[in-house]
Amino acid sequence: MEQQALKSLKQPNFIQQLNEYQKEAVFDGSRALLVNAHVGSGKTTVLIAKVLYLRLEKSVDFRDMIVLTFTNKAANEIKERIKTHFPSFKDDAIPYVGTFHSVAKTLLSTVLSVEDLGLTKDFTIMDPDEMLEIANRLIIEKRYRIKYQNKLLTRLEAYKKGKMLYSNMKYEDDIERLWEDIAALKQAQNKMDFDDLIEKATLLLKNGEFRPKWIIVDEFQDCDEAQLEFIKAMCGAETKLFVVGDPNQIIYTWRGSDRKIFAKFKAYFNAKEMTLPINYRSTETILDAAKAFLSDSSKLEGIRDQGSKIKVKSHYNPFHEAHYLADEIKKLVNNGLTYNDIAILYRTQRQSAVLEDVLKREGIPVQVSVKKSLKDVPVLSWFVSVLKAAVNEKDENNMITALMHREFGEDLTYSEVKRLLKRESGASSTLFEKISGFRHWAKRKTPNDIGELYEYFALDDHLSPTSANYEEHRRFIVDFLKKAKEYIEENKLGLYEGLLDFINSSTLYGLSIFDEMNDLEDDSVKLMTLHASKGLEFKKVFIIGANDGLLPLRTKSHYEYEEEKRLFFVGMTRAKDELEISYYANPAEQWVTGGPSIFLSMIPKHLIEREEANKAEKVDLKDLTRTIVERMEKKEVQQTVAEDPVRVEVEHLNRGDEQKMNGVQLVRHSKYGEGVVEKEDKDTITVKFEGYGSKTFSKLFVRLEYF
DNA sequence: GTTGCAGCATTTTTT
DNA sequence: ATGCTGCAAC
Repeated sequence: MEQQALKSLKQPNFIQQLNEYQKEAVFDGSRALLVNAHVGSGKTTVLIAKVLYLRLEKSVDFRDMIVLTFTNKAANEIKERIKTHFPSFKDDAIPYVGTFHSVAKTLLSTVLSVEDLGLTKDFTIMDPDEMLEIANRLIIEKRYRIKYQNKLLTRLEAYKKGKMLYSNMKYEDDIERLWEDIAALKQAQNKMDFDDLIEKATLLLKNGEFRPKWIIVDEFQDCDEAQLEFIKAMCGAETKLFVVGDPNQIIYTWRGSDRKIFAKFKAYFNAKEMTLPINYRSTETILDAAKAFLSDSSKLEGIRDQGSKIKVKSHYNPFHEAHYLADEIKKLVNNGLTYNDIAILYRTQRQSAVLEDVLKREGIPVQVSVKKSLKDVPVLSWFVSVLKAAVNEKDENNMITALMHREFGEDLTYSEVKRLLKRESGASSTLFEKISGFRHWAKRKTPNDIGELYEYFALDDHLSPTSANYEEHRRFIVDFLKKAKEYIEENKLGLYEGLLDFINSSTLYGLSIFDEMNDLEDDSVKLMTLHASKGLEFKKVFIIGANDGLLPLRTKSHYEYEEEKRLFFVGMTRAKDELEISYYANPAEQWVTGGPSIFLSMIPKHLIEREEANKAEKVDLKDLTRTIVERMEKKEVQQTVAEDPVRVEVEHLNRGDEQKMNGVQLVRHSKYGEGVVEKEDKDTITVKFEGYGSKTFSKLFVRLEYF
């Protein structure tokens, strides 16, 4: 007993704070361990503890440890935690901690012989946008006939995976030839796409020498076949594996993650399986409700108090809901929560627009998580093309893009650039010369000279100092170069190698680099899709739009429906203290059913508290409208009139003001025809139609022609 | 070339 | 419901 106490005293901090299950996982030395980490059971904590334990207690060198994640965010979190224990570390000390793709990239550009594949170590990475650009150029050049061209990228991806999209097509198109051309072009231009990184690394690893002592994988449930092969290829006889994941949170099968990955892993490596059962995050009520969505919930245990009941609410439509949420958030913040404690989760991206608009106008700071990349800033998109072409002499595609660019490039035609590339006499371009000569120039420079790039490319000529956005554009480029410099220093590289590596990383990290360049609101309500919420937690969570056809989305198969359930499970379990779920009585989309989703009926009744507004379900539309209008009018007192979105909308609609002065306003409705306005207020308009009687519409959604 | 019809989706997205 | 697309018929 005493000895044990003594022993635990000697344990470092990161071990002491673990529970018994977690410790067992960390201390386990099996050849392969599969940790079945239930939701909120401290998965990342255990993974980081394992890494630190191996390094500090078992003296495993970081060069012998591969730590794989799926997102940059997770990778950075782990890197940061390691660095707090080793403050002198730069990124080059932990080269194999990263996403599957970035680790594969690192291996390919260092220890693996890409030369065997006919590429060189300074290959560049091609993102899907570039692939699409190349595909479109090929289609024009080779006069390919491609059906469903606006689904081209999806089709190419499907084709690559051997699954033919639209396989019911009567006549085949040129998709196969197009794909072969793209592959040839990648080879010729010394490029790899995201999938190539994993596949080619796998191929070379199999025959190579590189065998780490440990492979550690986070979020293993998101693993696809190719990534499992990558892991297998790295394994030597001495290699040990530690993977953590939760099969209840598989929400990416549509993107290729494999439902059977746990079983495959167990079978192949003869792995030992362990469970982390204790959820620290959510109240008992929330957990009990969430359990209704699991096929096997027997091992999931909570340790928290009962907590408050789950609120279920009905709203007339998303607009009214947004106003309700604004009120509710204000109340929550008055009662001591911060904006950061609150998240609103939804099924589809498009649901964010109304919320963002209304909440912002109500003065609530929000952060909408939408995928933004460098491509969304035209000047950076162009500049990245310039740099890509500059660091990769074979990169004709980005050379074309850079030179042809209307605003920032030289506005050349395709054939003009082609002539330049063939070095035909008569063709000349300053930017072409600068890009072509970059390698030579950069070899003589150091990372400190990175600012000189601006002068080297004569960027002022391209950004035109007289243009209105000159300052903004310049700022973007200067910031981008600053980021590049930081990256190069962090990785202790020379200017050319560093820039190449930075460009490749920014292709893989696009988003996070962009995020860092934008000042994000510190304290804000988070708006995101259910998918994006995975791994996060909030004190109060609103899940909105729980209507059949939206949540769950209309599914085609049993598997898809099961995934919708898991997605809902993920959403519910983001909540620590309070969960509120709402649905629409009048959803805008035709294929969405009004009224509560089947998911709401799956939650045990005693865990639910239905709000008053729910009564409106059975009340007729006019009554419902009236209650909403009353509520809105009450609120109007607090609002600044000029900023009221409804007011703006009304002003926009009231083009027939003059007639209204005379007391009669005629309108035309697409379905009911001509009618007379009987009553009109802030939100609604009542019109009497010939043959249909009076109809009341929400002004936001009805289209009326005034005359 | 134009037109009409049948069949289909309508969504999630890291790297 | 609506819009897109391929495809056949004209």
